[in-house]
Amino acid sequence: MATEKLDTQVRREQIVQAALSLIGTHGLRRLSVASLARRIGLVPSALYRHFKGKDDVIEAVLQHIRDSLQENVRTARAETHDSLEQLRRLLMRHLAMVRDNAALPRIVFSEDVYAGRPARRARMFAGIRTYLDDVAAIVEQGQTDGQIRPDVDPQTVATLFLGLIQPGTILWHMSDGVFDMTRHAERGWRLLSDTLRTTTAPVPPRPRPTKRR
Amino acid sequence: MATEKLDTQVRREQIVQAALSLIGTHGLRRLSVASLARRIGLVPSALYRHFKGKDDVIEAVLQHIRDSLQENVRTARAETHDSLEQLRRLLMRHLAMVRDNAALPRIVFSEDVYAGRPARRARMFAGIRTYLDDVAAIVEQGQTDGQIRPDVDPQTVATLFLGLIQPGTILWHMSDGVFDMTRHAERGWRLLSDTLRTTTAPVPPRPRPTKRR
DNA sequence: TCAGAGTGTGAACTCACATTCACATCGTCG
DNA sequence: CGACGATGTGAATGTGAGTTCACACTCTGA
Repeated sequence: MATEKLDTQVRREQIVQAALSLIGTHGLRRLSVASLARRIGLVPSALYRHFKGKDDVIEAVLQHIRDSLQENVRTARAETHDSLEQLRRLLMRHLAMVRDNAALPRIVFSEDVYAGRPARRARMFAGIRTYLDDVAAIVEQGQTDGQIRPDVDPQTVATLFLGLIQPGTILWHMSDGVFDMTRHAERGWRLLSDTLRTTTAPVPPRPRPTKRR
Repeated sequence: MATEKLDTQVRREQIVQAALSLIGTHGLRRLSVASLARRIGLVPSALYRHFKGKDDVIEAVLQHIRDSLQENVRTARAETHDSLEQLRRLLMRHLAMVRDNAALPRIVFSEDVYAGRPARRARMFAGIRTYLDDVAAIVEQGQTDGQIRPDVDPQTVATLFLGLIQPGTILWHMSDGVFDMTRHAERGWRLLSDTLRTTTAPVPPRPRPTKRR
């Protein structure tokens, strides 16, 4: 079988993508070296030309995820200077990312990935901390600008921000896509942003969320 | 090895508890029939006297979790008639449950548990929906009583309620217990309950959260 | 007392997988 | 052209784990 020979860099990317896709559809447990290799038209042993082993693949996947998170923050911050708008866009980006790749939360919160690998867990935790710190920084900026109430703890808001996303994505997963996580996030965001916004200051007459089901 | 013979009902409970404990410490992947049996002083094959197989054990564990969730709601609702107080107590109960048994979120959100078992996933999803519906019912009650703003969607609040819990527990896990999920939940709850409370009506002068880190 | 049901044991079986290794192919550089 | 490094192949190996089965022990009820 004369499979085309490709550069290791290309193969590594292919493999990471394949891993994400496979985990998204079948879960981590059924991610095998064989299925991975088959997906990109190789034989299992060929995979070892590009990765030390299955573990190494997972490591690369985790790195890819951390990079994506950072990338999202960068993009959202670049798009606008309005703090609340930055948060809203980050929220939507995050949702889109999860929607496009169902594997992400499954991997990050899998526990199997970290079992017996404290360093790996610590690295991922650090990645999430960084993400939360970035969100908190946006909140602080908003407080400096007078757009966000000064009496809320930015770190708390950052974790709540994650709370807008997580339950939604999980329900989305568990319902096989029936639960509308975007709608939930939008409603939650309206509530949260109304709470955060300074009632006195520079913002236009705030639109109150109306109840609709 | 003359191991004491115990009734199957007793053994089943022992096994479910052992599974929860083992998953809590080592993750799902390393939950083996062997480790399970060893934990309760049996030989692997003995387990098959009480369960059809490993899968059957997991099924029982999931049922146990669903029962616990319902139990929490019942207790919280019985303790007080104040809606917001019911929610706060439910929140604290939920946190305590997770703290006492780190396995719970790992199982519920594991994905491996559900891979290739849509019925099982659907059952768990239904359990969570019920929980959310219960929370929403408390919110509606609060709206009827005039304690909670009428313009918020109870279902949205219910999902946000979950959002108070989940990111915290995950950070708690990933940080090896360093992250203080209770403190986060308390702060988040202050923010959320302030938002929900009717500003006009029957509630005493509301305490505003102060910023401290 | 005896039979049978319930529970526990140890060995064997099977299977899925990750991993290794000797060999093949191909491109490139001296 | 010839050697070498990089990539791909197929077979073989080893291991962990779930499950099955024949047998042993114990208690209970007829």
